[in-house]
Amino acid sequence: MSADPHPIHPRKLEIVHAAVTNFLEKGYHQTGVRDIVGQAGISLGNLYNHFKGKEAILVFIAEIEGQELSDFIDRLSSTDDPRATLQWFITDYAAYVALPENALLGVEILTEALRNPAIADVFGRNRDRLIAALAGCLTQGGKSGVFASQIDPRVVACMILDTLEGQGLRSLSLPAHSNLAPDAIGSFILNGLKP
Amino acid sequence: MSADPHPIHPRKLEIVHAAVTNFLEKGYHQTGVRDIVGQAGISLGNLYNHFKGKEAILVFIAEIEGQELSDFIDRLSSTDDPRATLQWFITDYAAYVALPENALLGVEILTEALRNPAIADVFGRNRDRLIAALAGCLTQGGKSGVFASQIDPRVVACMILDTLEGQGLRSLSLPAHSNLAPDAIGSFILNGLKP
Amino acid sequence: MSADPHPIHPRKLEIVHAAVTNFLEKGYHQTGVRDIVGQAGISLGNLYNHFKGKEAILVFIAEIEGQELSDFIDRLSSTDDPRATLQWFITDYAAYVALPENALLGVEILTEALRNPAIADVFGRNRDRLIAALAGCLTQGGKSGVFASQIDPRVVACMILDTLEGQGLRSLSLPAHSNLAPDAIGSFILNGLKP
Amino acid sequence: MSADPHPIHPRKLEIVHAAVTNFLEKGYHQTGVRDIVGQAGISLGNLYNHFKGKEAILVFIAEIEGQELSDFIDRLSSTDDPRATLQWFITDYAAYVALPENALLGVEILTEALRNPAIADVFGRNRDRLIAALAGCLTQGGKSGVFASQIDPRVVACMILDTLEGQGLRSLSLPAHSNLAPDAIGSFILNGLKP
DNA sequence: TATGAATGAGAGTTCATTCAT
DNA sequence: TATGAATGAACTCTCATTCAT
Repeated sequence: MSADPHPIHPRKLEIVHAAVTNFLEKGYHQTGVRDIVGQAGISLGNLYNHFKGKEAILVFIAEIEGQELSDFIDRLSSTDDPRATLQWFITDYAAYVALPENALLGVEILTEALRNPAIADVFGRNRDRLIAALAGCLTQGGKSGVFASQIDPRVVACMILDTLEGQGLRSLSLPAHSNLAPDAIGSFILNGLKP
Repeated sequence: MSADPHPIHPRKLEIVHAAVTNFLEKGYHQTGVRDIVGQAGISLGNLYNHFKGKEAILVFIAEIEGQELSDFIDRLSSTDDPRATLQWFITDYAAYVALPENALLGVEILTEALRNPAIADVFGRNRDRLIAALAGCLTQGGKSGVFASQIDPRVVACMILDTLEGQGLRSLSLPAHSNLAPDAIGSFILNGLKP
Repeated sequence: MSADPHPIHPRKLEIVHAAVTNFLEKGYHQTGVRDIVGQAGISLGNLYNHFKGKEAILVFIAEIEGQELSDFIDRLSSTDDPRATLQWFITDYAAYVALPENALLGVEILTEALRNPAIADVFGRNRDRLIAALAGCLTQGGKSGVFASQIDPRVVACMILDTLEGQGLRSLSLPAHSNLAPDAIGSFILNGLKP
Repeated sequence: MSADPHPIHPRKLEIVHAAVTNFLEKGYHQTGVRDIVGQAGISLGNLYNHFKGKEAILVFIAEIEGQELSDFIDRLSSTDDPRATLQWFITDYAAYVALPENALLGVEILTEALRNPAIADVFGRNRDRLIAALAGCLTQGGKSGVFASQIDPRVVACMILDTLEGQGLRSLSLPAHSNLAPDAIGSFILNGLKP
């Protein structure tokens, strides 16, 4: 563990924070760089001392999101009780993606990734890591007979993530319904995985 | 069945078609009205004879999407075999939302609905109708003992839609995985619904 | 002679006039599009209805300059008295390139042509036409024994143009000297061409 | 000959070299100070420890160009064979101004001099010195009967310089033609100067 | 001497919309 | 219905320069 040779300038984080606030409120394309620097309390030109451009800010945010996933990935990867780990993951990841800020930012990044290769790169890498970790947990559970093992674990992992993330997305437009049954999803999925 | 008192001007459909093409390729905000009229082969000003503005085109498209849902809704509503109907719905609706054009347009409309009340209105109405129809099918199946009935049917309906639509969305970035197991989703969901 | 199928919008000429005025006063790169539209009395956006961009205006101006050369080229091409024609050309072309507006615009276009292919294209074409016409006149004079004919006429044509245009350029910085001897150049060149 | 009391900081020359490289490639106005410091390998702020600003660099370059002219001026001024000296000057100065780096830098300085008094100052002084020296040589040749003497020597000097420099300029856009007849210019001019 | 963050005016261009024809 | 010129605010980004360290 050596000292970071490239410490992040505090101003850079202020810019990111201001950008996130604006992206959440107005969306990426509806946010102007002037909105960001105005909120960050810096001059327009100074933004370009810290980021190559507006797009680079979103890439940076996507990378930060990727780091937040690492907590989930780490725990999925090192388990000796796949069923309990999956239950925990469903509960906590559902809560994570249902946080409006995460859901909103996520969909901004996802839609931008659809046409912007720079964003797609980061976004795709993050997703692949999470899918692989979750599939690993399912495989482990399949081998030990806890889960049904006839289906490709990666496909199941995708479905689980789709369900959780889809629910997070939906919570943006129908906030009332989402918290009705926070654990319904878990029991539903675990039921579907019964051997 | 009477004749439509407000026949749609063919030019209007040409505009919509041009708009859809552009929205799919570049996204709603990245598409300019000049792109649309250019592709439609009409003049800039003439667009405003058919639509109040750019937003109105997206609203119109969202309404068309809603009509396409009616086929699904109708069949979900009038069934005497909930299990077979659900199986059909999962297969066909999964295929529908996995068509790139539907998935892409859907996410464009969804993200716009997040901040644009006019779009949110149409989008929310469409979704509510589908959820209600699917929940009705589940309720019917619950009463006749085909499905587990302990969970709120609306919540289950949401989860099913989330899973299917989430998979459609994912197919945009990972097209390879999506068609690996088209029926895996169905068996997974039906398994989860076992009483 | 058919009617022009693409009549030039009067506004386009107003823009060009405003642009020329500004380019003369401040130079091409020192002139902003806002300067141009301000002087032309039109809105900023409207400029882009008539020109693709700032560069296109300079290309258009270069093309107009090319048309003005046609008068010289025509007369050089159709002569039966090469000596008198050359004398006329020297006098009149020297006067033409010594007009500050022509000299200034010319150097703006020339320097821009050095690095801008779009400008270089038009500029190079114009120059080639003039060189060819002048060389043709010299060739004709060489055949009839009026001029020395041992040197490549194109090289001589270049030298003559260099001298005249160089003098025009110089008149910009040293206006006092240029009109001292307007005919000195002519006699100098004709002397040099003696067989 | 005493030691220079103000030795030039080596960093200053590095900056000038980087600036020249950029001015040649992109032109003065198209070159940013960031381009210069980047190429020079120094920091942005440090440039201002050596030069008052961007303009001061161009002034400095113009002054260096002036020093290079001194070789020509010295030899023109101290001759006892005006014809041979003129012949040498035409050959060598033509070669000097035809070097792309000299021609390009020269036109950059000239065009900037048209509107920038600080540059015009240095540029005009240099030119005046060269004109005076060349005119002196012509006067001397006129008195001794080697050259025609009826024309103002300064005007002839200007014409000669125009021709040579104009040819240098032209060589930038038509490099093929220029080296066809390197001595044609000399014989042409000397022919024109015959008494 | 050296650094690079900070400034804010200004760059060229695009935007959705209006309106006279 | 159809046209495209006209509008001006908004867009992202670059500019030469200053200044605290």
